[in-house]
Amino acid sequence: MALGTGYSQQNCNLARALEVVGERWTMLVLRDCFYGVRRFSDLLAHLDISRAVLTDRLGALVDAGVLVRVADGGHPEYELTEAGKALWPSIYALSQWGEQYASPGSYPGRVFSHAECGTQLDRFGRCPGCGTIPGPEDLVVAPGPGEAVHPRSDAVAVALREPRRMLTPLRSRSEA
Amino acid sequence: MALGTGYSQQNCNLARALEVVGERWTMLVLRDCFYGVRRFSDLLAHLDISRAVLTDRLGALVDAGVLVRVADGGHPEYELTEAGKALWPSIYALSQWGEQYASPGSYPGRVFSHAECGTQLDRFGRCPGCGTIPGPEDLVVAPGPGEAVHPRSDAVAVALREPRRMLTPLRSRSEA
DNA sequence: TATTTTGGTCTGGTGACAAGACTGAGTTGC
DNA sequence: GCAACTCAGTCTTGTCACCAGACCAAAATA
Repeated sequence: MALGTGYSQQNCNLARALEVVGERWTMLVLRDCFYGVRRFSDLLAHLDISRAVLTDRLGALVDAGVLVRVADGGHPEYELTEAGKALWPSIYALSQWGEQYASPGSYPGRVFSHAECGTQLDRFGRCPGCGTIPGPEDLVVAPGPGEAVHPRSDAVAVALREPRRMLTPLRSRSEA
Repeated sequence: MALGTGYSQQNCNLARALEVVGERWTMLVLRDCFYGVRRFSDLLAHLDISRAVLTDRLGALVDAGVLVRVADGGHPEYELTEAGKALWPSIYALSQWGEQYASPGSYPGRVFSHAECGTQLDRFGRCPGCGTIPGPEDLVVAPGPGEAVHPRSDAVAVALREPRRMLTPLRSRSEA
């Protein structure tokens, strides 16, 4: 997507956003980052993505300033930057659309709640309790009624079987 | 994107949404539909997209129930369905992110206002006046302060040089 | 120190995309 | 009513991205 012949000549914010996050897999990588995934191998196992493509996407996201690669000595970790966290509304909106218009049973696979008050978000990402639109750091993801038909066994899928505060690392550097 | 080897096995709403709208150009086609573009040739001229790809995208969107192809006798037109209109929050969110984090001058290229009260939307799509989140049919698009540096001369670009109620056809069937 | 895990790179085959020629139906001018 | 033109595609060819899987070096573990 990111090539010169792309839609960059379009003087359009949407086109520029898509240059960064519009490629295949990119959004799913970012979604996992919001869930707390930070390691190459965890993304690889959870997404069933090719190594080369994952390498490429992570590199592009780092170049774009959406992720930072942290590697002081040990294995590198990828963390969302402010710009990355600002993508949450886009991911949430797409996810909600997918649930409403592109899902078979249309039972939510995951639900998001405002951590402070425990209220479940509406489809616009608003907390009906507070009336605010909480950022991803204030949310809890939990499995919904339409949970996985074919449960996966990778580390990420397992961790997501119970409610989790978003953006908390799946494994912390210390225990890794 | 829509192939069997895609990410459909992911029991994930985001993945399913991306199966429909995640391909290159798809989002930009839809954005133009929100602006009132309905004709193949207008999309072609405004997006600088290959004919074959545009044909493919429109077909896929029709198959997915996001657009309908209306062609009683005359040239066909493509209109957003309810499912299509429901994609507006996703497009708006991406567009806002692009403006804030992926744009050079970061002056908004276009601004969106609530038609009823004329108030400009915030970055979450809320009307600060009413406190509501208006649907696309209640919005007006207007050129913003960071307008095109290299103005385009195709019909769509010209029409968008002045404020327009969203979803109103660029050219009506009668005058076409 | 030996073994395994992790985070990549490299290669070959396949599918998607860009650019442009071509075509047949719909529309317009006369 | 006919010719010219527009419109909405299809088809072809070359290039590029993606996938699967082999391979490899550094880090972690036993």
